[in-house]
Amino acid sequence: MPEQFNPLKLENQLCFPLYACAKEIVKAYKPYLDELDLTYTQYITMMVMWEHKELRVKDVGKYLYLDSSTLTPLLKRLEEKGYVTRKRSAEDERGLLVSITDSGEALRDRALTIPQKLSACVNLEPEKAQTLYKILYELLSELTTE
Amino acid sequence: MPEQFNPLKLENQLCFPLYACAKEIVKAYKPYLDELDLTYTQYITMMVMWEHKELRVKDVGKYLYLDSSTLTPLLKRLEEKGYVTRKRSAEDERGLLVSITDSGEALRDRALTIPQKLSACVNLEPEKAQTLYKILYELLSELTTE
DNA sequence: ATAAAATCAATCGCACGCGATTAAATTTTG
DNA sequence: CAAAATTTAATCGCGTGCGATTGATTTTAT
Repeated sequence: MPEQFNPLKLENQLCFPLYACAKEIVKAYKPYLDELDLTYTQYITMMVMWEHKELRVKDVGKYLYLDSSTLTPLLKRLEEKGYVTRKRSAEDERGLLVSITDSGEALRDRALTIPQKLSACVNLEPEKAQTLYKILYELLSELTTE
Repeated sequence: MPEQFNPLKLENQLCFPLYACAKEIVKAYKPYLDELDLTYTQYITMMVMWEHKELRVKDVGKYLYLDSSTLTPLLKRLEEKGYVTRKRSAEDERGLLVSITDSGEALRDRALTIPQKLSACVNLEPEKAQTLYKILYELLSELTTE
C-alpha cells in the first residue's frame, strides 16, 4: 500500500494538525496570559464576561462549548481572583448567575494588547488566516449541529 | 468601538475556533475509539507505533508534540493493555524503547475503518479539507520553529 | 581524565475536559 | 393539581497536557 493511501498514517489525518495546532497556539498565549495570571480557558471565559457582563453558567458554556463540569471549578477560580461573582438567579433558582466585577472589567485593559502580541508571533498571512477562520467555523458547525 | 474591531471579542479570535474544533472533533472520534478502548491521544500514539514499530519516548513525543510527562503515564496504560512494551535502550541507558506488540499490530485492523467513519460524519468538502490541512501545517510550523 | 553541560524519562502539582451521576428547581403532562 | 419529565449546576473519576524538577546517563569541554 502506497504511504499516501495509508488511512492510519498520522500525516494523512486532518484531525491531528488541528489537535496539535490548538495545543501549540494555546502554548503561544501562555507568556502573555501568565502576566495576567489567567489560563487560556479562563481568558476566553473572561472574553465572554467582558461581552455579556452577566450570564448563567449554561450560557457561558454555550459560547465556549464547555459544560458545567469544566466551568464550575473554573468560575470558582475566577471568583477567587475577584473577576466575577456567582449567585443563584432569583427568577429561576436552578440557574447560577455569573457577573463581571469592576476588577474583572479593569482586567480587560490589561488584556487588550494580547491579540496583537499573538498575531505578531504567529506569522500567518492575513488572507490565509481569514480562510482558516472561515473553514474552522464551518467545520465547527458541522461538528455541533448533528 | 464597532464590534468587528473589538480585539477581545470571542468571534474575532482565530485561536478560539481552533480550540473549539479540536475539542469537538476529538469528541466525534469518541464512539469509534470507545470500541477499541482507546482515548484520542492513545490512538494517535498507536498511529506512531504502527508506523515506526520501535522508538524512544522522545521520538514519539517529537511526532505528537507531547513530552514525557504526558507520554510516560499514557505509554504505561498502553503497555497494560498489551499494545506496546517498554524497556531501556541498551546503547543509551537514558532512552526508553517503546515497541509495538503483536496485539498492538492486530489492533490496527480494527482501527482501519475509523478514518472513513469519521469523514462520513464530518461533512466538509474535500477541497476545503485540503486547504484546511495545508494551512494548519503551515501554522504548526510557524508555531514550533521559533 | 575529569568536570561541566546536555539529554532523557520520570515524577509532581495544577488545571482543564468530559462522561456519568446527583440533587434541586421548574415545566410539562395526564 | 399531582406525577413525570426536563433543566440546571455541582460533583466524581479518569485521562490528558504542561511547567518545573529530579536523577541517571551520556556528551562536551577543559
